[in-house]
Amino acid sequence: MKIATFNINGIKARIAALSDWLAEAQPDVALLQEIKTVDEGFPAAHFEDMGYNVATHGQKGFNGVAILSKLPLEDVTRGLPGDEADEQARYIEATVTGAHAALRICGLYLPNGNPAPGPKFDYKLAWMARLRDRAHALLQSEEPVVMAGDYNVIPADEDASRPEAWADDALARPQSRDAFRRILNLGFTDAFRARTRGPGHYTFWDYQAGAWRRNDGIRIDHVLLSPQAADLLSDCRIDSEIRGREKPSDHVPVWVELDA
DNA sequence: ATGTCGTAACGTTTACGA
Repeated sequence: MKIATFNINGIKARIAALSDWLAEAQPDVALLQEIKTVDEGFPAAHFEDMGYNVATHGQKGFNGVAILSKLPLEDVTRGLPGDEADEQARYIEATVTGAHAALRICGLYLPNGNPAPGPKFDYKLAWMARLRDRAHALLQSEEPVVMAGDYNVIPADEDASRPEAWADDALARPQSRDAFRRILNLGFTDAFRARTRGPGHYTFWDYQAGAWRRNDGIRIDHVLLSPQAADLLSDCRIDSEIRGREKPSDHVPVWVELDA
């Protein structure tokens, strides 16, 4: 089963680029972030025509996540538990059953957190604590778990082209890295790092200042696997090439192949 | 030093978030 995460930065502006990539990459499941629309504004019928089941958790203008799946989506839940007052649409879960295993799949758009310090950074850290709690709870289940999305965390200096430029940023601050590490320490595997070592592997390049042309990128989109899911991992790659196409998102897809 | 997008709205331009 091929499972991808892709921050599309607005579905209205990305229908063509997303559809082209889906047709080529043929993921079984695509977790989308920053759909930037309410549920009714998401072109579900278009993706159903491409063979996908669609589940969305949107809001007006900002944020918003979705799951596209060639296999049926079961037990869909929306929103990250732990704060009834949180109205930002950043989290969705569903179960997808393959030939050999049923996977609990979580799509997430973690808060950016800038400027830091400040209330937005506090919200990011609180959200990460809730995500850790959810990850811990999911580990108690019998199912393999995939938690993938835009984590807005640069895990280590080697995950940035210019780490010094990000040192004080909410994406790379020690508190953000520690919170990410605390989730990994529950027993999750960073799928990309399980297969590829070293610098120079990025998932985001800013639109500004020719970042793509200069390969001035950061690795902030991640696929985390529970131990049962990590046992199924056969490949993990970043589709960086599509960043150079017409009307690209500022992020590119990351995908895993699981023997599920 | 700056460089860009996408979305919404009291819209032909500005504000915000990233």
